[in-house]
Amino acid sequence: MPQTKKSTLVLVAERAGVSIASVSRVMNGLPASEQVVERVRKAADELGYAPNATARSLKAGKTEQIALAVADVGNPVYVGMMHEISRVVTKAGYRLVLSSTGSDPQDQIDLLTALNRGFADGLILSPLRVTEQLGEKLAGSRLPIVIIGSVPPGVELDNVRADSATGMGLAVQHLVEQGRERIALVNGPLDTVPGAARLGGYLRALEAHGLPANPEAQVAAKDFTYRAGLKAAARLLDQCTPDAVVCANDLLAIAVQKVVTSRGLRIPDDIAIVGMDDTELAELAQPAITSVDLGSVKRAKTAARLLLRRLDDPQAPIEQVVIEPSLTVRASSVSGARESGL
Amino acid sequence: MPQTKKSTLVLVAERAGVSIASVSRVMNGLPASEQVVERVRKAADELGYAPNATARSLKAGKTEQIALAVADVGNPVYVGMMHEISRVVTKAGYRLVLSSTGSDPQDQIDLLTALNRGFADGLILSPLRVTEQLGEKLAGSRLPIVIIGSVPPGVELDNVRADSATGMGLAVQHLVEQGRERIALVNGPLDTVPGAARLGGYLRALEAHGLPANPEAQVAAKDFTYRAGLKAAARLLDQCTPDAVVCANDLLAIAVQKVVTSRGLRIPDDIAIVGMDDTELAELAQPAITSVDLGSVKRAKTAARLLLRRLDDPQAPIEQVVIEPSLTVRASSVSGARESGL
DNA sequence: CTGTTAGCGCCTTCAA
DNA sequence: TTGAAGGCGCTAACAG
Repeated sequence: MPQTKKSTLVLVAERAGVSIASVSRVMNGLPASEQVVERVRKAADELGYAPNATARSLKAGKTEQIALAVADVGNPVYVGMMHEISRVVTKAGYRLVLSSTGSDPQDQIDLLTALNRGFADGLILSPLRVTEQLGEKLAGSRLPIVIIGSVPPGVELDNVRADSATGMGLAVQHLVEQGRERIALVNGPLDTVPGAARLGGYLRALEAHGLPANPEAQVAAKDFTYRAGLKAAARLLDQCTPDAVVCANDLLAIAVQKVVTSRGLRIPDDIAIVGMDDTELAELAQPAITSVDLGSVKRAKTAARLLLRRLDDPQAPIEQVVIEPSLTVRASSVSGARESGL
Repeated sequence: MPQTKKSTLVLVAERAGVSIASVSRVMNGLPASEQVVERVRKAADELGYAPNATARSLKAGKTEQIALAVADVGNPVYVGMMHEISRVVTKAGYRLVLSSTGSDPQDQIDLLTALNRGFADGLILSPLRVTEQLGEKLAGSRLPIVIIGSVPPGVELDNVRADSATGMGLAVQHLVEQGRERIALVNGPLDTVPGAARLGGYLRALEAHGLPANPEAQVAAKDFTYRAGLKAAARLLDQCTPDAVVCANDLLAIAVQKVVTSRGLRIPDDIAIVGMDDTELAELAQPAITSVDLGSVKRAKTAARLLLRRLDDPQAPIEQVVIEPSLTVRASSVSGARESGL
């Protein structure tokens, strides 16, 4: 077994009786004579030598690390995105540093200052709320940043976002086609970017289909979690009697489903439900939930690629990508679908 | 707005008209005269100076990073653990590096070699399968490692593990108390540590309660995922007629629930279901699923603390912690519970 | 092909 | 209090 103490170029060089430069060359596969290669290999092996990553980073001016910060861990959609980003950047030889930011915007500011210390070569950021101060900090960053979601006005950064307003449109249209007329909305907080977008899309879609927008049919959960969804759903059902509910994400949809069922109403016969994000949760649910696929995995992959590209070529033109939504229909919104195997 | 170019100690020193040592001192809050502090502050501000993390690491001999590697991302239980670990290590001033390892043991070997390059100060590892080669590598690591799960025989490392055999016992006992007699098992792969432990616990528990161990009532899914669970559940119900099913985790439990329901059987009346891990999924399910809490969050927190402690004091005695399981009873296993609000 | 050397950016004795 | 200088471990340019 290799030595368990730490070892450096110098130690290996001494043991092999060559210069440190030779060791470096051998370790990096640069040309060297048979003899030297042999002896260095042996010495390195015996010492269990592994080149120090930090020293290399300092020399090279890059860390081979990419930072990822999402506001809402715990939401399954982010887990999937994280997974995908991890896959892509790892394949490109980068490590992924998870920077936990809560919903507090200050966390993100701190993160950006830390980033400027160069602990990573770039950042993928998915902010829930966008403040002016955040915008400034983003603009002033020296390192490449890719935003998942909307960029603050005036900030020129690569970004990928979902078109959740159009997604809402798909959901509403589908429900209208199913003959629903009193379509309610269970949204997340309105002061978040996604929350605002979903509300806008919902109102626009109702209007497009000539349906009235009943304020009592619109509730906003305190956040995008299951628990908050339970309360919001209860409130909704207390104040109106919809025949369909669209939800800002799948967690909220499951919460609505639970409350609806517990009140003795049937899904989809009495109330149809549509979620958003099309996570595994929608499929697991009983009955399975129709959901708007906002292309989370695709967004994640695109974001990772945009960042890799910019790291490769800092001068590349800014790209702003919008991923189109699509609808995955399941049993929760189609009468008779359960029997037909959906 | 601060300059957007990169800046170093030297640049700040020049601009402030002092030596780099003085700048360093001011940045680190060491004693300096009013004047110097003032001028350095100003210069640093104007340049948007932030001390380079890599250089600091090289000098200090530590990265302030902790690596985390779990085999089975996508399983909600790991998401929760990751979240908790992130919380604890962040509070202690460390960044979390996510090292994706698939189920391939070679990935973990590679990870350990990378770790010896010192990209992080320590590692938290949760392996699904434990090979001999992994054991050797673990033993030969120069950096502190905490294992979540069982350590290979002969390897002396800090570790935290769940007692899933006892957990199985709780599940079986609960079902027996509910009057169930034909208790089936939907397990994960038997060549994984958790899979083997769960099977052992199951068999032991049956015996303890004087129940026969019917081989046809035991199936092993190909992995611990929902999809694999669907197949396993179908197989199980094809070959026997249990009145209860214990599952190796909540994903499998939900799969079983789905298949059971789709075959027109009622939960819990015809078949009771118990899951494991007690994730949010168990609560979301319809009906909610009774689940064995294996203390995942507690394990995560403990693992993080053990690693922090060892980083703080490398000489500390090895600690091996076992977290006791407990049972969270929900509607899926108690007849009449749905009406009483469980 | 090989060795010597100059940094990468920072912290930290050691003198002044 | 302040500055000069060495070195953390490595790579790359330059001699030999």
